[in-house]
Amino acid sequence: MENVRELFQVMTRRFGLLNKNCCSIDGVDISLVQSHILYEIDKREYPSMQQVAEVLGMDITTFSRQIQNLVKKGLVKKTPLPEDRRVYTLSLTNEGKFIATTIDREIRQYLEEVFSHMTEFEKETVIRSIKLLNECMGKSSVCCKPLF
Amino acid sequence: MENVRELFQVMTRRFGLLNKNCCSIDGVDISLVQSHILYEIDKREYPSMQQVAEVLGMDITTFSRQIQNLVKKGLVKKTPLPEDRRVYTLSLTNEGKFIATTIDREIRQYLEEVFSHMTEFEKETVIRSIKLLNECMGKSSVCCKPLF
DNA sequence: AATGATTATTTGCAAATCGCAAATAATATA
DNA sequence: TATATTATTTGCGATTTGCAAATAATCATT
Repeated sequence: MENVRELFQVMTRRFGLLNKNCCSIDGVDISLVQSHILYEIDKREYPSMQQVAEVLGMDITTFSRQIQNLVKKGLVKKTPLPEDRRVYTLSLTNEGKFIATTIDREIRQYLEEVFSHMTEFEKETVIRSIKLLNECMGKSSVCCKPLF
Repeated sequence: MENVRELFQVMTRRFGLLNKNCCSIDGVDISLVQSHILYEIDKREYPSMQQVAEVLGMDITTFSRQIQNLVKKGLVKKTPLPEDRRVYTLSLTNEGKFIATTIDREIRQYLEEVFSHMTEFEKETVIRSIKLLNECMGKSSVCCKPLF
């Protein structure tokens, strides 16, 4: 049987490097964590600080400061929630959306290229496998549950 | 069709969190990068600094300092290579091996638990899928090749 | 063998990141 | 109204990062 952990380690490290390399867009440089933050904000509808920080497994204080940086860069907007003014709601500015979209396109292109080395059947099998894996990871009681 | 990038993002983030949570063993705390370094040294036969740094996509100077920390902690040994004394050869001490092994066991246990939510057939399909994916990522010309 | 070019690793340094503890500000509860 | 709880921010010190430059060993050329 395969060394499963090794397979995971290589795969996730490769994907991590890809993300890292995709962080320089049009003269705007953002860090890897900032890229993840933009991604999560883009994906959700006006999430709160806590929500995003938790999904990313980041300490809320570190997250708070990263958001401050992204606001300074003009990529993220913070809006107080009217019905509970303790919470701030996050959204992307147009520039932030542009950056997030560009990163997304690059990563998808890479994945397409990777899949181009497979048959259509293999590709579908792989994608279904990852989906199943995510579902089962979500069911696991051991670790890292919040994420989705 | 599924949002493939999203699937990858969730999966790799979960696995990343798992690694992060596995870094405290028996009173010895190591950081996530340090855990990756131990893993790679353990996997190889007396690799050089450069080799490991490159595989991990780390700046060599950052890597050098991390190795110094691990040596101070008594987890890693640096030996100059007799035939070329510029290069240092890395290996784990007994304590380092113990830490690496313990981390490995924990991660494997988690993965086993995840797979326990699948049929044997699904499990094998998923593992074969990840293997295929790694092979195709290795073939890709776009990004992140060195890794393996 | 002497010189300069190349290679592996380390240090100086300044910036970025991190996370705990404490502060602030708003809401919920009694 | 007083108190507890919750979301976010700030103080602070420790750690991590990566570029440029230093060091140290080997290689290439003469």
